[in-house]
Amino acid sequence: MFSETKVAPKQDTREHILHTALALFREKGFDASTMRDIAAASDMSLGAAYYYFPSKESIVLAFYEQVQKTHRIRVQEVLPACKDFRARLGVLFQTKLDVIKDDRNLIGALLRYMGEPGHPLSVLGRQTWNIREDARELVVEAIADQEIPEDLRDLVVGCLWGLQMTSILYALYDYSPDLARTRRLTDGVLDIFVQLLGMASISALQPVLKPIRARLLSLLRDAGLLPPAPAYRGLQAAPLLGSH
Amino acid sequence: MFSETKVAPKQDTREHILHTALALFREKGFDASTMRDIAAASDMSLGAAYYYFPSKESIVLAFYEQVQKTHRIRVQEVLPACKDFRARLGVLFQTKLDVIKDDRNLIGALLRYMGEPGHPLSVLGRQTWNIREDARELVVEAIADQEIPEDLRDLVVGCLWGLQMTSILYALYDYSPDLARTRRLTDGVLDIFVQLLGMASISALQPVLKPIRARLLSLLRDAGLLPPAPAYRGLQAAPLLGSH
DNA sequence: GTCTATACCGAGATAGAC
DNA sequence: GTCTATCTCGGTATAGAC
Repeated sequence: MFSETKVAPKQDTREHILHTALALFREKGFDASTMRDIAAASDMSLGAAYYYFPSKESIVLAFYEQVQKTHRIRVQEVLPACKDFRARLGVLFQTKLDVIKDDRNLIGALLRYMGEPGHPLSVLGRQTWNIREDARELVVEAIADQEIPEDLRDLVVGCLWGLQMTSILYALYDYSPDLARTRRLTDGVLDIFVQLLGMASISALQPVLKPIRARLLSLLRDAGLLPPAPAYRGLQAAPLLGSH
Repeated sequence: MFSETKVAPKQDTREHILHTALALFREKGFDASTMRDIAAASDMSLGAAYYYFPSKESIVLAFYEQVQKTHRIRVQEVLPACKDFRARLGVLFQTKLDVIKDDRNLIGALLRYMGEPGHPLSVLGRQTWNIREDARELVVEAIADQEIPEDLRDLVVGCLWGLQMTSILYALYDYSPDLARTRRLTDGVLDIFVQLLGMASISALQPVLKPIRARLLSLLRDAGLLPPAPAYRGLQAAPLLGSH
């Protein structure tokens, strides 16, 4: 670590501020750390900090991007050696918990604008679409090898994405050491999920299940919660959770 | 309405401020309405407003309580005349949307502290347990008459509660007139939910389904997401989403 | 383009007088 | 219970150094 070096290369200044700010947030909490604190700890003036980050929340957005990037890297390190479907899902979910476990107060701050669609920092808004999409894509990669009825794929991906969000939310309220409680819940839910997915593929049940799946699929697609059907891709407009 | 009466009885001062504040929030939005605005519109000083509400967010909490109370009253007006299970669920969900539809920016503000377990205004925290519990109880009442396998009841209640939260969250991002899009999605999801619930009760499937239900149930109970099993009620400690 | 220094504003929140 | 005065802090603005 050479964060304190006085000749920090200029293009790394942003990284430097981000790094310092995250350390500060971890140490004192998000609200307790002021922009002046952050600037001071970065050995810079307030104006300089604002030169790189237009607001305190935008630092959290940078953190969000970093979390997603880290998650992707870690998952891609481990997944290739892991062939079992259930195990791959486990990697996906548990690694995410590893990545966020020491910065849960920041995740909390990140959720602050979730209820405000127009806000640039809404985790469900247009401006964060890339990050969500990357997370979704990671799910796609994790289940790519698995045999899944084609009409179930998008549904499974969406479902897993939702479960992962829920797992993170649960983790925020979990004070057990190393998130043991969240990990237990996550493992159990994944076990059941895999089992149900297996049942959904039993051919004797198809006559009953297929129409239900079709209805659910078109319902969620119309709602903008799943990508449009392949035939329509690129045509359909205005998903609810906006793509760029 | 006599909000503007100059001799407002003192015990109603709080109500008066609340009423004025909600009108302001609706008119100008939550962030754009300052405590100074609220105080002025209530014909009081800033300090007086803070005497009744320790923070701006606490006004939103009062709003939250009011929403729940209103929802309960409206639902209880309509439910007795409504016998069909699916229709009862429809009333429960659609009425909620009616109640919140004009105050979605306030619901958004309410979600601000959802990611901060310790915060008194967290919608999932200890301090708001009463409101959540009332909402849960309303679900219990709505499905009380329906024949449901006993070991499925808590699961169904929890599931519906979660669906309702999701429906509200979806509504925040829905700009279609009168929340048409949210209502369509909600109706579709409820249709499928009822159908699946019917399937889960088919006796031929019980040998397979029963153990899965049992596992899911104990998993969610251990996680504190469902109330403890009847035998243990009053014993078990520390649910994740704290009861008072 | 990168950064310092500094003054200033708005708004949430508090203290203490009455 | 109510008011006025005041504090803090996020954010903006500006002027200028290099």
